[in-house]
Amino acid sequence: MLKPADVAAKAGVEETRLRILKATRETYAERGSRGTTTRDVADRAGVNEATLFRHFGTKGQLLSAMLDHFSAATAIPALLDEARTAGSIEAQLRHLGAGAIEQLKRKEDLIKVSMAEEFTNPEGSACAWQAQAAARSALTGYMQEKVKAGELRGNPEMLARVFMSLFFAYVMARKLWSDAEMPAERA
Amino acid sequence: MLKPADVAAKAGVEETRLRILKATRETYAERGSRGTTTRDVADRAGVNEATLFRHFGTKGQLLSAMLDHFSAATAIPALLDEARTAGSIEAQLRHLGAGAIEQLKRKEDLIKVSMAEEFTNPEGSACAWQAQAAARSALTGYMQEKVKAGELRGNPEMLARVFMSLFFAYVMARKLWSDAEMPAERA
DNA sequence: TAAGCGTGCAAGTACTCACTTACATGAAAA
DNA sequence: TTTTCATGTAAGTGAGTACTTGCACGCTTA
Repeated sequence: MLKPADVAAKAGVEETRLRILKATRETYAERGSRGTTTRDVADRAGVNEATLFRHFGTKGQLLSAMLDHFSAATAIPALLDEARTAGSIEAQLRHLGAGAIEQLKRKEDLIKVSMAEEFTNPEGSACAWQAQAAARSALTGYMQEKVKAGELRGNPEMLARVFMSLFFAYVMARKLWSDAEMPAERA
Repeated sequence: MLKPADVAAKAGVEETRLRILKATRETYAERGSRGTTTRDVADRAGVNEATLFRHFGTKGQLLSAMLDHFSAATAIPALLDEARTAGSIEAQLRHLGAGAIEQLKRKEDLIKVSMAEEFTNPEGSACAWQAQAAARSALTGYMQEKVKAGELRGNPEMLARVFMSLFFAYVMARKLWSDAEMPAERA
């Protein structure tokens, strides 16, 4: 009564779990953590509120689980390797930019809200930034190479920051000011 | 019993009103709109909760009044005039940057939270962005001059956006990544 | 002195929300 | 069949919160 049972059952179990996580993400993206009610999430997931608590214990744990689940590691390092083979430094940066935007878009909703939460309640949102930090350190390494090779100049750390800020601002700005620039300047 | 009475009384009245607005700003900056409780604000203002409602009616109106009160018009146009007399184009931009940071810092708390609120509940925070929009249109005008004069090149609107994004990101980043760059690059 | 007014104080109302409990159902495993 | 287990249902608890009410105090002004 141990393994085979669980395996078969787990298919359904895992599916409801995922439905709940997805519903949590959507609600959270729309309303933030304080605005997210367990009732809303449960309804949206087509699941009873009790079930939600059976799975995740508390609202806080639910949010953590959700952030954990959807903030899987970025593919920035891979993207960097890819870029390194892309020819001229300008082409490399352009490729990098396009890839970064691609990735940011996929997590746009979470990133925005996590940022918002950062200010109003710096509790659990920290984990959402680990990926970001990892990406920056990888990017700093890349910049360092380029500076050493004489292809760029300046402080590598600073270059990485400015570069990320630009694309970050780009994604943010799209919602804020309905912006529409393509990253073709400053390389 | 109309005018002289009010004038004298209003001194005290206006002062409690300001205390409440200030307390609202502080609480709002720390906790966001959903996290701000009228009880907290009242306590922080050293005022009874009932008094708060007598003054502002509802929590929503309190927040609006607060945003209104503290989002007074930016001094960007004046700053632009000042900059125009500042010599070289680089010196002008530098002056502009310093001034902009000065102003952003003064409203940093409100800007951050308003931005956060923008995503989770786009209700009243709109007014906080009017100042921002006005600043950008003034800046676009300035850029247009410079492009016509051949001192800069590119799309003026885009230049204005990028310029603002840079400083905006700078202020945001300070809190997010405890950044510390001075705007000395890219002019 | 008397009136008006801004405020404090204390209790209360109505509602929302996180979280619980006890029980029923239905499907798969033993 | 019998057991197990994930889930549904329904009701409820306790805390927090927006907002109200009624009364008393004290200050300013007439």
